[in-house]
Amino acid sequence: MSTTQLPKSYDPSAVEGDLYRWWEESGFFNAEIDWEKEPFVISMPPPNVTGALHMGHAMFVTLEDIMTRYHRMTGKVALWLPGTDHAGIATQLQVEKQLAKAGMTRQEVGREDFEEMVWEWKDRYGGYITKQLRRLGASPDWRRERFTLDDGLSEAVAEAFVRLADKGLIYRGSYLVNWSPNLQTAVSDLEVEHQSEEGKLYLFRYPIKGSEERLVVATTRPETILGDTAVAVHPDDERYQHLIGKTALVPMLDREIPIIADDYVDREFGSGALKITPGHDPNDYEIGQRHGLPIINIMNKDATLNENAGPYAGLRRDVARDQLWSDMAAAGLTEKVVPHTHTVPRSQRGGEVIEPLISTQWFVKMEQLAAAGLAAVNDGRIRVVPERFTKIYSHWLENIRDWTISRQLWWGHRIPVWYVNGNESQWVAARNEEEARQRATERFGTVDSLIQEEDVLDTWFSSGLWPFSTLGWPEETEALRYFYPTSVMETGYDILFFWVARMIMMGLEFTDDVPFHTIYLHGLVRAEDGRKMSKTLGNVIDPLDAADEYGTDALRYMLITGSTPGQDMNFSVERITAARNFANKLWNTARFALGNMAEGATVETASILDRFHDLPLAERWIISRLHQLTNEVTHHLENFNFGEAGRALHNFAWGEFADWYLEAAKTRLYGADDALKKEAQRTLLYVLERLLRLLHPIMPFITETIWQSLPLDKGRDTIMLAPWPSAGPIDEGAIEQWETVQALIRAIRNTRQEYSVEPARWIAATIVSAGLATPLAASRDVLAALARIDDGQLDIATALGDAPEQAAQIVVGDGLTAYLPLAGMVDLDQERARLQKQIDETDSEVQRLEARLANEGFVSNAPAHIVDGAREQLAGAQERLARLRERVGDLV
RNA sequence: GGGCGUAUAGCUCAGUUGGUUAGAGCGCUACGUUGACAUCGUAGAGGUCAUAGGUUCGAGUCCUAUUACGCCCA
Repeated sequence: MSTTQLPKSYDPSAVEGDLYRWWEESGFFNAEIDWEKEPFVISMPPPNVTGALHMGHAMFVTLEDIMTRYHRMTGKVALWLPGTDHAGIATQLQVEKQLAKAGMTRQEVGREDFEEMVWEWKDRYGGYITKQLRRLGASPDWRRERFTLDDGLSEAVAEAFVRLADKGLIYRGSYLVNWSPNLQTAVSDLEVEHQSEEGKLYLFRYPIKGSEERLVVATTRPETILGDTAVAVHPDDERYQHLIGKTALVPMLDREIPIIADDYVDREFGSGALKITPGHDPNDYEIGQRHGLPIINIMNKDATLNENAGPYAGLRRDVARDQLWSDMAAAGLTEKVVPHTHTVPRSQRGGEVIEPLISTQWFVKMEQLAAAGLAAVNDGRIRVVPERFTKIYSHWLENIRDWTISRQLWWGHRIPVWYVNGNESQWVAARNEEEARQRATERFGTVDSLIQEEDVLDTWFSSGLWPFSTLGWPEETEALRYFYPTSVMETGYDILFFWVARMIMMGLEFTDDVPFHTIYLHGLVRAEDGRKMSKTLGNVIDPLDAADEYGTDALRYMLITGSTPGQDMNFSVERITAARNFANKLWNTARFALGNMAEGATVETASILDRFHDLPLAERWIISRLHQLTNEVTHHLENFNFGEAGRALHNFAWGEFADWYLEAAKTRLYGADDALKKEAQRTLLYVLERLLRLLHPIMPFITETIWQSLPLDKGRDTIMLAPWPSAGPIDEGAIEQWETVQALIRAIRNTRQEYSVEPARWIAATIVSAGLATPLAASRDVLAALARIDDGQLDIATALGDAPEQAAQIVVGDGLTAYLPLAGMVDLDQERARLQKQIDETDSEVQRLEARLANEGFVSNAPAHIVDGAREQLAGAQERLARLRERVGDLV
């Protein structure tokens, strides 16, 4: 590609699609098992198969792709294993919604046909999300894509369930679970959110049997009075001692219930007496267990009241509440209603109020699994980044409760349990019906009927197996042996419990190994104002829109430099714009470099290092800085500091390479010296090519596009497979000298502005330095060009001959003084004031350093290099101060 | 009730084991159509690092307490 063909600004949309197709079709993403090489493996958190892409996906794609591309370039077999999740509730809801439009329910359709419909839905929309992931530049091995309901993964689920059941870790029980009346299913504790809400506290009078006394009780849910099986007071509460052991009468039902004592009761709250409804409140349930109270369920699964509610049967829970309360009021049993803030359990999905309801569900005993999961993190077999999440993880596992795994859905893995001979207490877990029959026969003798459980498993049960089920488990596949345990699990901290903890426990249980060595947790991407992005708020930004408008690379760069690991970040139009500008800057840097290469020539850059020590200052500086950058970026990527890596690359590419080296190189490229010109060309390409490689994991598209047009023998078809750069020689002295030159140039530019010298005007200058005269002389063309000094009027000397008259004076470090004879412009008073200001600044620096070095504690305690550094600084400042005073003294 | 996070320039955020002159982007001021880029360039202004103590030769960084905001768990 010749330079003239490169458009003036970078147009991502023109290249991204084709480039991606080429990458994928060429098999660059593929990970082939090679026992000679080390693997690097990430299991992609599987998005909902019919979901739509959101910023969270963009975040994980960016981070995981960076890691994958980086490790691939370092020569490892990098496997990023993609896939999708069947997402039981979410997907089923989508299809049900579709049905509802046609005025139908899934019950009308029937289970088999409904499942068929969901599969059709999945086939229609299933590929959509993975297409969107491609749009973000993701480089997973698509050949290995998995879906949680694939045959192999379904077998893994059955296998896992059966093994747990055989170990006695699965049980079926009737417990108070979180019931979602809308979804008509039980959900786990994690799927319930507890919100503080404004409500009411109802105080009413509990009649006492055989007494005119009334016991005042407070509740936030009056309708549950109908299910009360006790009233409790604190055992030490003197007010109620005489009532303990008496019998109370449930209002309107006149059912007799005991008055009990339990120290759970908070004497300060309400009246100090608590109604106990074990069938509809988790705390009451526990008290009920302690006291052997009966459990009365007054509610149907659709949250209407049932026959146990007597006259209120059939009413919705909120209607029953009002009805009951007004009836009680009429009976003189109500006291008052006061405003009250309390915690309301709501469904994480949909937001409806969750009903604690007694129902029969399947559970996994967690104690033993959790202990193993806890140990793996505590003993360091698994490292958590950022580390603070270790505590949160541990705390959750230490207080874990059994996991409700059954869901009253039709979309998912049907629980591999068969009931035998129509008796619900006789069941077997089995991998398939055949095995079920065999097991049933062994255990129960004659088997007349075998009916599989209707419920399906919680989606997280199958995703808990993800890191190994996707590699073929329970088969002992080669992929499993080679790629497992995986390297890094990268996901949002919001699913630490839902998913990460469960993968660890399942992994340890079934593979006897950790599923991954490192957990990297990223934060949430919030809206620009810091609020959560949500459909209801209408503040969702589609990552694809952002990618279309600013380019995928810009989006990726914005996402990783926006915050630190584990920290939430706000989406920022401002910053994504800045990232797009960065891409454009890089583009134009390349345009400049390519436009200045010899026509048709292939440039060999490797030789530049052979002559490294003979190169001019600017070249030695930029190459040294590139090598430092290489070390820095590598270090940051190894330590998961992606934002720091991105910033370092930006600062170098823009602030050093483009702003300074390119300007310096111009003097050589447009100059007459062919040798210098060639060196500049080689340096430009050498630095640019390596910079592109360093930047490639973060910004894959623009780096590949530019890289393809470099006139180099690059040895590879794609930058994706080019080796990760290793640092070369670093000339610390050159860096220091160049920084002095930069300081000088800046000071000259500054002075020009202070004296309002027209920007275009070429001025004269005398530069004096004992130590730097030689390297400065070697860089005189650069110096002249960048400070806009007329080459014919530039003197560089080791000592001052005749003091220039009418000159502005500049004093910088390393014994460097410059005189700008600005005839007719220099005002002595202004000049004196200028120098005096610098004298004051330098003087205070000297004093600060002297004070520090006078401190015995500092000199004896601080490390030698720090003390030496301070001494050097002091010497430099003192020297500068002396020269400044001399200069101001010379002003007549 | 327990735990965690955040508080740094006008705004949005970096700041890796403590090392003394705290950075970036945007915004702001002045200037600029130099043969890569106005999605740009040059120079500049702007911060008692939430508050109060403490440890240390030295604290944005470590410890304690307080305040404000946010999140998680119960």
